[in-house]
Parts: sequence; C-alpha cells; structure tokens
Amino acid sequence: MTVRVRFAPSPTGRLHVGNIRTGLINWLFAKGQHGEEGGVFVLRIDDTDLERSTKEYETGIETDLTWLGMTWDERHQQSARFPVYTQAVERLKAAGRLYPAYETQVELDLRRKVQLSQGLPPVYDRAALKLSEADRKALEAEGRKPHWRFRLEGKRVKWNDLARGPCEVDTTSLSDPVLIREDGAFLYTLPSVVDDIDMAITHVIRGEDHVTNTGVQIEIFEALGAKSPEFAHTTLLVGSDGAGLSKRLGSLSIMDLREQGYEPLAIVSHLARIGTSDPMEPAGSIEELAAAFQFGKMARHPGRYDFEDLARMNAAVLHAMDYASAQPRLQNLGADLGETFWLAIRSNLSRFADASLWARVVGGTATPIVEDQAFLSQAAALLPQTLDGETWHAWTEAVKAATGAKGKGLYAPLRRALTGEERGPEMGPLLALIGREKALKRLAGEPA
RNA sequence: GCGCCCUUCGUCUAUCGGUUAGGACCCCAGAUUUUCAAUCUGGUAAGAGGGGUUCGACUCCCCUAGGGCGUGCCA
Repeated sequence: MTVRVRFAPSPTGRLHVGNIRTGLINWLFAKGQHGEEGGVFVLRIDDTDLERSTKEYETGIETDLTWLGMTWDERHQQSARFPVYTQAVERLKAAGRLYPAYETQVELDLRRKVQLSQGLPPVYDRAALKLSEADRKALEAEGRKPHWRFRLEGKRVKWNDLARGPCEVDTTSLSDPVLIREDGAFLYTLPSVVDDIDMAITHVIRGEDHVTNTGVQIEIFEALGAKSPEFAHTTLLVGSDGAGLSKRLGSLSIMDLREQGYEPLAIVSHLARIGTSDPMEPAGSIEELAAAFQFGKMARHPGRYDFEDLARMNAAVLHAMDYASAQPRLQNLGADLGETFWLAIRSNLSRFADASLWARVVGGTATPIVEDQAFLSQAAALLPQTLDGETWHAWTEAVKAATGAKGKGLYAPLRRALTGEERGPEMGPLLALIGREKALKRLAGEPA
C-alpha cells in the first residue's frame, strides 16, 4: 500500500522551524519509502479559521516549502470542504455522538477553576447531556446558541506509535471535545479526521503535543466507521536555553532564515538531524536525508535547536557546493568570476552572499591595509611577471629570503595589503585571480 | 493539581544485564616542511541523586529532583 502522509499548516502566519520540522519529517518518511515513487506527500491548507487565514500566508507556505525542496504531490484546501464536514457532523449526530452544549466560555472557565481548586481534574461535567428538549428550547429562547461536543466513549484508547511505541490515552479523564463552535465554525479536530479519511492518509506524523488529541481522534475515526491511520508523535524542539520553542518562535520563521542567508539544505539537514543519532553534518540532498530517515533514530526527549549548529551546517553546505549550483546565484550577486574563483573562495564562506565580498576583492576595488610600506615595497619588487596558482609559494619564499619575515609576520601583511581583509581564502589562487596590476598597486598602498 | 513522555561527554546521541561506555559537533594539540580560515590526524570529556532486583545495572523496578507536553468554543 502506498504511504500517504499530510502536512496541514494554517495560513495564519509564516512557517517556522517548529512546524516545518513536522512537515519535513512527514516528507522524509514518505519519500524514504521503498518502491518506485515513494510515498505521497499531501499539502493540506488548514484554513478553516477564515478570519485569521490569508492568501499571503498561504503563498508564503508554498514559497517556503518549494524553497526547501519539500515538493508536494497533492494539495487540498479545507475551506473548500465545509460541505464534507457538515455531512460528517450529521452522521455523528445521527449516531448520538454529538450533542449541543450551551455554557459560555466564562462559565466553563469558572467551572474549571473551581474543579482545579478542589483538586479535581478540569474535565467537562457533561451537564448539557442532561438537558431536556424543553431546557434547550428555553436556553435558545434566551438567545443562546449551542456549541457541539463529541461524546467520548470513555475508554482506554490504544495504538502502537511509530515513534513512541505502545501508547494509551484514557479518554475518561478528558473533556468531550468541542467540534463545532457557537458561531458554527469547525474546530481543527473534526476536519482533520474527516480529511485524513477522505484523503486516505496512512500515517499521521506530528508533534508529541498531539498525543492526547490522538486518543480523541481515534474515537472519532471509529465513530465515523473508518479505520485509524498509523500514528507517530515526534518530540518537540526546545531552544538552546532548554525552554520550549514550538509555540513562541516567530523569530525563527523560514523566511527569516532565508533572509539571513541560510541555505535550504543546511536548514533541512539541521532539522532532520536534531535529536537523532546521525552526525550533525549536511546531507548531499534532501532525498539523501529521506533515504536515511528512520523513526528509530530519533530520541524520545526534546531536541535542542542550536543556531551555532545551523551556522556550521550552512558553512559546510557552502564548502561542498559545486560551481554548477553556485553559478546562477553568483550571477544574481554580480559575483560570477568563474569556476576557479568559486573553488578558491567557497571554503571560506559562511553565507553565500559573502561571495560578493571576494568578487570585489578579486574583480573590483579593494583598499589595502598597510602597516609597513617598506616591507610591501620590497615584496612588490619581487613579484613575478606572470601570476598563476603556483606563484604565491615561490613569491613568499623570495620575500622571506629578502626580508627575513616568516610565518604570520610574512603572510598577514601581504594578505592585508592584497585583499584589504584580515582573513580570507587561501592566497595562492586568490593572488592569481587578483592579477599583477592590481596586486602591485595594492602593495604600493593604493586602492585598486 | 492531575496525566503522558523524558534525563549518558559542554552539545546532539549509540548502547536495548557483562563494552577500555562508541560516534558527531565544540574545544585542545599536531600536520599542511612558515598566515586567519578551510582540510587532515590525534586528544580531553559522560550514565541527575537515592534505594532496590541480580553473580553482575547506563540498561529492569521504586522514590526524589529536573525537563518537555497535555489538561481550550487554539492548532
């Protein structure tokens, strides 16, 4: 059977590292399946909240996924499926599993507080279940509108979780979930189940914050006469301070990371490897990550999201990037000075955009840093007529012999004069790229 | 409060009753017959605390401490 997974973000904000990790794990699991084409990755736009959902965010989600290489095979829109949800509602009502309740949020809050203060679990007491037809009429005559709750069977719901092993949720200790709000809006729970059934989702993979939901949702799957999919609940991410990160990470949106110059492959490799036994090094491609994906490799405790790891990943991705991949982007930066140039600078980059600095040093104007002009003049006099990749070694030997300078005292002043920078890529290839004319001027202390 | 999950080098982790407790990152050192970086090689470094069970426990059980999550007319 073909594996079918889904990723269902709400277009109420940009994708951030927390929810993209869930999406990525789904993608990796699906695409890592054996068989001709791997599993199917379904993108489901969860825009049932019409107030907060926007087209801009929807586009943003697609942009981010595409950029990361997480292509989708199917795309669905929940806002287009309200009739389907209504049908399911009718079936649940007919089965006696959905009942109207009339408490206001204020009343419910108060009741919860009272329960808590008495040391009781804050579970809905099902008062509405005891309402007679006349009671309901009376309440509606007062102008109250019902919200609808799903009547839990109150049993131990069990499943074998792909990530956590055997799981059990005791639904007797849970409140009957509200499926339809007073204003008629569907809450996440029902559309999610109905869609999983209709879209033939075989594996629901999500964060462990959904474990309790799964207990409830399995009951809904059953109430709708459907077989539950497999479930996998992965651990959440915490920040490097160890505090939970999933719900307060506006600053870690994929868009921000992109703007800060992080490579998609670095982001995806990092996210796929946090909390796993795989080494923290970049994969060659997202497909490679998929091939290596296994739930068994993931730890059961929260993984730390560490920016320093991401930065190192990013540098490593750049260091290994071939010219064919880099070339179009170098052109965009106006920094395409050929393959030799790219190979010379890539191992020194931490962000791709840094390439433009070296393009300027090589092809544009640099202002030399001069401390000892006499030394530089001596060196300039020794510079060969023609420069190539071997020149640097021979030249520095000659300068050393002539001046007695060595080590850092020899190389650092030359680097600073020739590039105007304290640090950078290997000077051998760089010198040849800079060329004799510019090199001489810079050694003379003139910007060139 | 209650429920579920978790706790091994600084960090991410392997181990599924007997191991010199392994790997990766960071860090340190050496090499690249003299530079920062990159690269290569080597090295330092760990089982939260307390009780059990067992010939033997990181591994199984209990308690404590700590962390994550849940307990919504959010998703």
